Amino acid sequence: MGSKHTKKEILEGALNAAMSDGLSQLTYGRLARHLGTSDRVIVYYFPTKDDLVTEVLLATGLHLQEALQHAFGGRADSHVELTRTAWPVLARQEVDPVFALYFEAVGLAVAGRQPYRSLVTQLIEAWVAWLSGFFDGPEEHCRSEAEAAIALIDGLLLLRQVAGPDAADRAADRLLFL
Amino acid sequence: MGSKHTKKEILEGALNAAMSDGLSQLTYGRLARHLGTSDRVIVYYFPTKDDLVTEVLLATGLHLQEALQHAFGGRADSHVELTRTAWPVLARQEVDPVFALYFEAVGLAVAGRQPYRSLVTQLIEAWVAWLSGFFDGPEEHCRSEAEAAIALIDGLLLLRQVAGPDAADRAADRLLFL
DNA sequence: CTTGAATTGTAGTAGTCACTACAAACCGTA
DNA sequence: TACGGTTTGTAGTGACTACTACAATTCAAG
Repeated sequence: MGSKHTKKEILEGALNAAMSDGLSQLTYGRLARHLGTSDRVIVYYFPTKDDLVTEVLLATGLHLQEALQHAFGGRADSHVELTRTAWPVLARQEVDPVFALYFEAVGLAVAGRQPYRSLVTQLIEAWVAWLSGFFDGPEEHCRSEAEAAIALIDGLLLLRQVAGPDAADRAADRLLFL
Repeated sequence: MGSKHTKKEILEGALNAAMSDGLSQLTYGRLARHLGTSDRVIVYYFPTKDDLVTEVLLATGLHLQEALQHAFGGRADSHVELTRTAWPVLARQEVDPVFALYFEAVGLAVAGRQPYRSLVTQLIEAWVAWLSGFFDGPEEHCRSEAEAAIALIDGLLLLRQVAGPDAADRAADRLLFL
C-alpha cells in the first residue's frame, strides 16, 4: 500500500519517457535510472518488455481518446466538417508528443513488430467505430466517412510532425476550407 | 573489382532486410548472416550504423521517387486532382513495403532520433519542391497545394497500412471523388 | 615478380539488452 | 511477537549490440 513506487507511477514515468525519447529508447534500465530505482521493481510489475510497451500504448490510446473527445463536438455532415472542427484542438503543441508516440507506434506496427501491430489495428478500429457515431445514415456510409476523416487527420498531423505547424496549417486551409 | 560483395550488393540486401523486417531489426550481424559473409565486410563499407541507415533511407527515397514519378502524369489544377491520378499507382501491394519503410522512418524521426529526423525532413522538403512543379500560379500557392497533396497521400497510405486496402480505397472515394 | 593498397577473415572489445535467482526488507494480520 | 505474502536490493545470466585490432589475402599497377 504505502510502497515507494506504485505501478501507476512507473507507467506514468514510462509514458513520459516514451513521449520524450521514443519507444525505441524505452528500456528497463533507462526507466529505472530515471525513476531512481532498480529495474527489478519495474520487472516486478511488468514481467516482460511487451507488457510494459503494451500498457504504454494503451495509455497512449487513452490520451489520444481524451484529446479527440475534446476536439469533436456534436454531429457532422461530412468527414471534412468533422476534421474542420477538430483541427484547432488537435494541432497544438500540447498534444504533439502524444501524436508523435502514436506515429512511432504506427511505424513500428507497419514494420511488422508485435505487439505494436495488433494494438494499433485495435486502436484504429476503435477510432473508426467511435467516429462513425458522429454521422447520420446507413452504417456503411458512416464507417467510410469515419475512415476518410482519419486519413485526413492523420495526414495533416503527420505533415505537422515532419514539416512543421505552419505547413500543416496551410495544408489544412486547402483541404478543409474549400 | 572482382570482389565478392560490392557496396551496392550490400546496400541492396540492407534495403530488402529493412523492408521485410523493419529498420529496428537491421543489424550488422543479421545482415551479414543473410548475405552469407562476415559483418567485417559490411563495416568496411559502412563504418557506422548511421552510415548504413542513412544510405538505406536515401535508397528508400529513390524508390519512393520512382513510385511517385510513375504516379504523377502531367499538370494538375488542385491537390485533389493530383492525388486522384496518383492514387491507383500508389495503392498497390508492390509498393507497400516501400511505404512501410517510409512510415517507420517517419515514426523514428518524430520520436526524435538521428539521423532519421534530418533525412525525413529533407525528404519531405524535396517532395514538396518537386510536387510544386505540377501546379500553376504563384509559388506560395503551389507549395501549399503540394503540402496538401502530401497530407492527403500520406493519410490515405497510412490508413492503407493500418486498416487495410479496402478501408483506404473507401476513404479515397470519399476524399477524392466528391 | 614486387609493391602497396583494397578487401576479407579471425577474434575480441566494452557495453547494453531483457530477464532471473535469491535473499532481505517490508507489511498488515493474528 | 510470529507469520505469510508483497515488494525491493544485489548480483548476475547469456545473448546481442556496434565496432575494432590485426593479420592474411586478393589484386591491380610498375
